[in-house]
Amino acid sequence: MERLLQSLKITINKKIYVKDPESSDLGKRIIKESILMINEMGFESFTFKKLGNKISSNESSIYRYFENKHKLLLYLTNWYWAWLEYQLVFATNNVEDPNERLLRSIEIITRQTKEDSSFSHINEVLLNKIVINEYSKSYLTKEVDVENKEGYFLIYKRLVGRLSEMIKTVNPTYLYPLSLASTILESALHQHFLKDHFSSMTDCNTKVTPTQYLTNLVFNTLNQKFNG
Amino acid sequence: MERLLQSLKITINKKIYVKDPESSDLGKRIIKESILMINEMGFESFTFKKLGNKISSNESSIYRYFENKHKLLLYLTNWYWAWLEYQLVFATNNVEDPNERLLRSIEIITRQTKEDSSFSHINEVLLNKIVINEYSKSYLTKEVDVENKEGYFLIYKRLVGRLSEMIKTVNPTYLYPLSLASTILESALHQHFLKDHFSSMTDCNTKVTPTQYLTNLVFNTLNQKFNG
DNA sequence: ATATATTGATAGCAATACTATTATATTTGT
DNA sequence: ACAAATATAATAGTATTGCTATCAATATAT
Repeated sequence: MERLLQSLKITINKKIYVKDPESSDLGKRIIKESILMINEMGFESFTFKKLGNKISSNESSIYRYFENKHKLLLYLTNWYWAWLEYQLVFATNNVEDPNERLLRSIEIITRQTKEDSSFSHINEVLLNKIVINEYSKSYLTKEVDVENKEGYFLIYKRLVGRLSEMIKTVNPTYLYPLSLASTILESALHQHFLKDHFSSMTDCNTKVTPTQYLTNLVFNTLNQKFNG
Repeated sequence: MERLLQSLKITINKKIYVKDPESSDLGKRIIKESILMINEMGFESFTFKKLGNKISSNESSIYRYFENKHKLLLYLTNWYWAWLEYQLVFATNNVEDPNERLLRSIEIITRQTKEDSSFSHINEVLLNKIVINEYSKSYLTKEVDVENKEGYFLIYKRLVGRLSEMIKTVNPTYLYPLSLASTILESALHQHFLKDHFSSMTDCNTKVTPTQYLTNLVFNTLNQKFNG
């Protein structure tokens, strides 16, 4: 799995960047350090000037890679969803049983990333945290429809599509496969956030995981015979 | 219902504002016009300077009511959740059957606000849209833990609490009442957003409502015999 | 060795997010 | 009715943000 990801290059929509950050050392430093900084100070406080100082480069050089920090966030989150999609595809490959396929997919989508593959400059553990804390901000904007047309959310939509297909296979009569799929992805992030900041609004904690909650939710909804 | 709300003053945590906007004409204009402006231009583009121009007042005068636009957003969203809580409490009052109580609550939480009560300076239809588009931004910040301690999210948490109690009454053995309650609230907003901007990720549209989807989800999860 | 591309340094500009000061209304208490 | 208190408006100013433009320095490719 790790080896496969190592040789696979995750490809991001070219319109998101001005210059491919994978194409140079500076580009990779931008990605690597921006993940650390956004994670540490939050997206609002993060600026290209601060990033420039951190990587001993210049603000203007960063602008040669990304138009603005919003595009950088889109790049990072797209990378994350692509990375997750690979894991989902590999983990469900050759698994015939529809229930088992869906179960494994939910597991992958809802678990907290705990290990950095450390093959690339990208720290997946921190990136997962960034997605939990910042992903909504990438689409809750006035520009969402334009950016959607540009294809900036394609990977995420493909993930929802895959998941909804699995849901349909498990229960072809279920009326809301797309909504349920988008709810799984959204709730996974949300429950992790609640666990960390609003413990009174969730049953998830150190012992109960979002995976358990959502697995139970999905299979009870799709199949009344399930007792997971 | 409307008459009741008219005479009831929705009370917001005093720490959120510097001076109570309900206490003056200028304050009410700030609230009224900020709702129109945030709805029109989005929270990111909205500034106190622009608001000052719109209401023919001065930037510095607005700062006497709110420390910054983040606090103003907290004020507006708190008002919305308090308003929704009232509706939920009244609509479920004297309803004995637990299933019926939960059903009515889900209806109120998940429906799109369609009528402005026009009793106050607050346009609830637009405020509902603001909550859909901007609410997450009020807590997805680095300051969330401090602000939570200050009680800025109390009303929302109380709503989740009420809902989870109803869930428990319907099915006392269900393991995730808090998570399910928070999912209902979060997903209601999310599905409305998807309906408007990402139709490929939801089954909700002009004919199918988030209410139907979530009612089905909740009752299937809680009670295998339900066929709503 | 020279052309080309990349990066760094500096400057500058308009907008944002405030704070401070002072002037002018408006309210209210007597 | 008038003074005192309070609220609002106008103006100015500051640090930071979010860029763009220019030019010099440094790699790299041929």
